[in-house]
Amino acid sequence: MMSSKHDNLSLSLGLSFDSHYLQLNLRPSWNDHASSDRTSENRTPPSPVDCEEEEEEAAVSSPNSTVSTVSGKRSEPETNNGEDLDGDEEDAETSRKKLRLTKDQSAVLEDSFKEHNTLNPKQKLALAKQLGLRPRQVEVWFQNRRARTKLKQTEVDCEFLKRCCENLTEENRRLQKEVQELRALKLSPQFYMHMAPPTTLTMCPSCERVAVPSSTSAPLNVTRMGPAQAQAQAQAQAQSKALHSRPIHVNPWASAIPARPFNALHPRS
DNA sequence: AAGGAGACCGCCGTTACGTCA
DNA sequence: CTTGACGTAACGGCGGTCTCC
Repeated sequence: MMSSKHDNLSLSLGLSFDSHYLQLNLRPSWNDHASSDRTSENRTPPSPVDCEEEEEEAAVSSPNSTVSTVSGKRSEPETNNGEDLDGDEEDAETSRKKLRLTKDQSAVLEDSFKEHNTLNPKQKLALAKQLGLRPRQVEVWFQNRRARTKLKQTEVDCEFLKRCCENLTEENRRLQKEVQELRALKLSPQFYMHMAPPTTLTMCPSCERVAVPSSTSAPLNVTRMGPAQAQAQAQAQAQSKALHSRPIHVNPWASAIPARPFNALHPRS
């Protein structure tokens, strides 16, 4: 089926991070493309095509018809729209003459593209007839338009990935710092002596940080420890609480990166 | 049912042309 | 007037899909 190809187009590089990504589609910014109305003011609209009839008939007969030449790819001399070439007959014979679409033609094509970025043969023919172009020209325009969209999307994706990379780098820096803090905490004798055994550590379900069970161990320990020890414990708890209350950075890669066991105390072991 | 042939279509990379600074 | 940059229409090639035989 062809629909799979269409999907690939619109979601090229679509890594499905989250909903934000999907909002980066380009449609709005595309219409103000500079060249679209750059030079077309003085252009005369092209005349209807002389040789159009054959192609239309062949194509209309059946999309699957073996006689169809609608895709008439290549090697048809571009002799239509010759009126705006102002009498370059000899050139028109040999070289391919490139048509510049008028402002109106571009607008209609653009509108049509907004509705669907591919055309079935019927739509193609209708559009061609409406614009006074050959179906092949409409087809080529849509191909090029899809290519431009994809290119633009790739640029946006690139920018997005760049920002992701920057965010991850920053996150990594932050986590490294956190590791250092935890290491320092671990090496502190008071903290080490009164730290709960690892088996009692609980994982915060929301942020997946290791939580110090304050409600259970703190009251007991406070009664047994001296003032200095209690102060160290309180400090440790405050630090842990500070870590917990730290704003969580939403990581757009979270869904894309497979969860791996992470030992904060031995990140490089 | 399997598979080869032909038609069709979309994408990619490129070329050639039109326009502007 | 010339020239280089840029945008884009048009092309050739290729691969995928579908239909027919």
